[in-house]
Amino acid sequence: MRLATWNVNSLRSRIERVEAFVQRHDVDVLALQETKAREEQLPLMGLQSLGYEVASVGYSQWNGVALLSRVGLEDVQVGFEGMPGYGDPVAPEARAIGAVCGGVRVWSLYVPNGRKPDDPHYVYKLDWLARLREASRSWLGEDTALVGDWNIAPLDSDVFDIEQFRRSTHVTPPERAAFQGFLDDGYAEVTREHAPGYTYWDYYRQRFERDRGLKIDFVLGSPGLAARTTGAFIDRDERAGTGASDHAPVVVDLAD
DNA sequence: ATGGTGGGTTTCCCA
Repeated sequence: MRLATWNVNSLRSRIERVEAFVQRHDVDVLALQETKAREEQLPLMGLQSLGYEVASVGYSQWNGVALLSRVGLEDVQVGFEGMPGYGDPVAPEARAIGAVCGGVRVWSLYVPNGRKPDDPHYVYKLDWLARLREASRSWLGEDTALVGDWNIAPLDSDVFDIEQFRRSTHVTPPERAAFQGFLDDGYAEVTREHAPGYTYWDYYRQRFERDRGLKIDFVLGSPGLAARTTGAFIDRDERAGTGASDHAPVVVDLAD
């Protein structure tokens, strides 16, 4: 089974790229983040005609998540136990959607950005991660994949210039501790060893052309899922050219 | 410290 995760930065503006991507790489399950659309806005007939079932949730113009699967899409859940997934009742947010696809429970996650370390959204980010961690402990016994845009760079080498991030989110000790917590519980990040390099590059200052990016998109697998991982890669080609998302897709192969 | 680009319900907000 081939599983991929991609922060598409608007599914409507990227639909042709998404359709080409799943065909080019023969993807079975694709987790999308920052779909930036409500379900009824999405033009997904093309994907459905390619054999994919679709589940999506989105409310605002800056988030939303989706799952595409051609190996079954069962027991769809929005949010996770203990955390509805709608963080702010004033500005509803959709940051987690999960389903059982081909026997694997896949969660497409869009971890809050946090904005600034002294911003309330930063506190919300840590709280959200703590609630996800609490819920995710009960999924360790199944083949579970927590995939998406974690908005955390676990290592200094995951940032093109760590000095520039001294006072920024994504690299603070509490965020890194939150990420490490999942590993302490028994999850394993399964892409890094196969797929070095960044997954996100800012649009401006030619960051991609100069390879000045961040590694913030990850696939965390339960022990059962991690044991099935045979390889992974980052599709940097998808970040190139006009009309690209600012994130590249991350692809993982799992043994049957 | 600032600004750069690209998405969205676009003359502002978000990443």
